[in-house]
Amino acid sequence: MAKVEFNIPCTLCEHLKDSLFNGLSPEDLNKINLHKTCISYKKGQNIFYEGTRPTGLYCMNGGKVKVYKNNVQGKEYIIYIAKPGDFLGYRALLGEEFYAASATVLEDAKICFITKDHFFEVLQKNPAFMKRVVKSICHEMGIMEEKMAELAHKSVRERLAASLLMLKESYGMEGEGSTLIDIALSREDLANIVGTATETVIRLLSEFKSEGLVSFEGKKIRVLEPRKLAKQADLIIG
Amino acid sequence: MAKVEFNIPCTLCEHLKDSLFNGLSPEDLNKINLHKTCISYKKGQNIFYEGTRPTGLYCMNGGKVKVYKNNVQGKEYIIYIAKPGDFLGYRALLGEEFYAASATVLEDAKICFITKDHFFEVLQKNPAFMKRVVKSICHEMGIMEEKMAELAHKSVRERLAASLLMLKESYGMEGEGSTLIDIALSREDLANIVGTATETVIRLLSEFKSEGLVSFEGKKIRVLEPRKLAKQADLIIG
DNA sequence: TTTAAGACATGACAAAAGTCATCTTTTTCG
DNA sequence: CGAAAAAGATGACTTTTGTCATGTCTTAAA
Repeated sequence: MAKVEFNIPCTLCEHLKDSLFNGLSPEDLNKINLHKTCISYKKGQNIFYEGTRPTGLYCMNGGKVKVYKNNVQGKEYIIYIAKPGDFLGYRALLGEEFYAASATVLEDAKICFITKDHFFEVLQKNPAFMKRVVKSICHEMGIMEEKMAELAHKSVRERLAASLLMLKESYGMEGEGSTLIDIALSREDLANIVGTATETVIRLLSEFKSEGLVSFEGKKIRVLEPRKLAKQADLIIG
Repeated sequence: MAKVEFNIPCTLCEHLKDSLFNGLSPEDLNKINLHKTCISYKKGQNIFYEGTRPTGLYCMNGGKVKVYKNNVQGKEYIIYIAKPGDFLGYRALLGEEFYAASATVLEDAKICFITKDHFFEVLQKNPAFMKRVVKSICHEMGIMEEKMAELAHKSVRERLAASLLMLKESYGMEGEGSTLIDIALSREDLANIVGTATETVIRLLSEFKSEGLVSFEGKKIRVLEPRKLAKQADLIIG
């Protein structure tokens, strides 16, 4: 489980186009490049823990990472699954607080790290970059508001359907109408995304399967009937 | 239900100290002051609706406003209760999106409005102000992450206890150890904060009352035993 | 390849919470 | 003031969901 370093110049990063760094001047990009450390992580490795102090920003270059909170009883809720191009840990960094969540690798990942000082330097010199960051954060907040309202008043069945559709949208495999959810999620992880017990997810998933809404391909789930699933999620009335 | 205008210079506003505007130069404060419109709202009046486009920033000068989302079935979830000094609608404004929630007056309110352009002008000229806004937004996000995790895995009883403690902290009456929750909340509103049915809140509240954890004073609730309530909320182990 | 650990699956049961109906109390407004 | 509406309260019942036990299947490591 040793961390392995790698190095790809930011200007050549294939995920730059999906990142908030996109639009930065070559000079700023080079400044970040010069001060970044890039590390390969294996599945199961931890990136940061809730309650610790952030020292910089993580930028995903490959793989998948879950960001989650554990409650007193040890129950986990997955807030977000980070994919290449995503920033990680920027909320605590910009809020100047301790991490409110932990991050662990779901699929072998490559992650770059920029220290707080260098990131803030670039941030403060680029009002346009700052504006993009703020806009992105506010967009995230809107998604969180939506999720809270769902958790408050929707059934587990509805939430599972909604989660599957969200996963399809955000992590759908290229091509094939991107119907395959390209994350090897365990039933337990899926339960911790939906906010329910593992057994409940298992039961509902097999219901969805026998109703022809989804199919299982190895460890992955394919959404066969997005519209019917949307009805199950009560997103559309039909 | 007519809207009544009032006017108080920002520099003399008694809530400036609680506001993100605190720390702004007198010139910038005056710029905002010159371009603001201040209106009195009655209980039940709407400030903005989900799905509409924000045109500026609201700043609370008096009263209480609930910010909430309605789902397809008409069920409401209250995201936040704004009090004097708070900004309202800044998330959609900075995210350049439509409002994701609605806002309605809970207790007769006085609210000032600054157009988007004037707010952005002040924001962009003041990196320190921008930094405070970003910090505040990130802090809010941390609270939302906490609430999502609670909604996902805590019982209604635990969430009600946690909500009462939160309300005591945020809206506690001055003096008296600030044990009185100074909002005239209906049982229905409280249910929509906790994310449950009105009847369930009524039942649990009378349980808390008979257990001596809370008492009712008119339309308001007094927290008698915060530590015992914290145990009910599973915040402390005992 | 074998074995152990972890993931997945299913049944039985209990507990939590929602819904509906009804009634009382309080508030609002003509 | 007095009627109507809204809010609060309570009981009965149903549904949903969580928990525990147990068994099978898959995967990874020795």
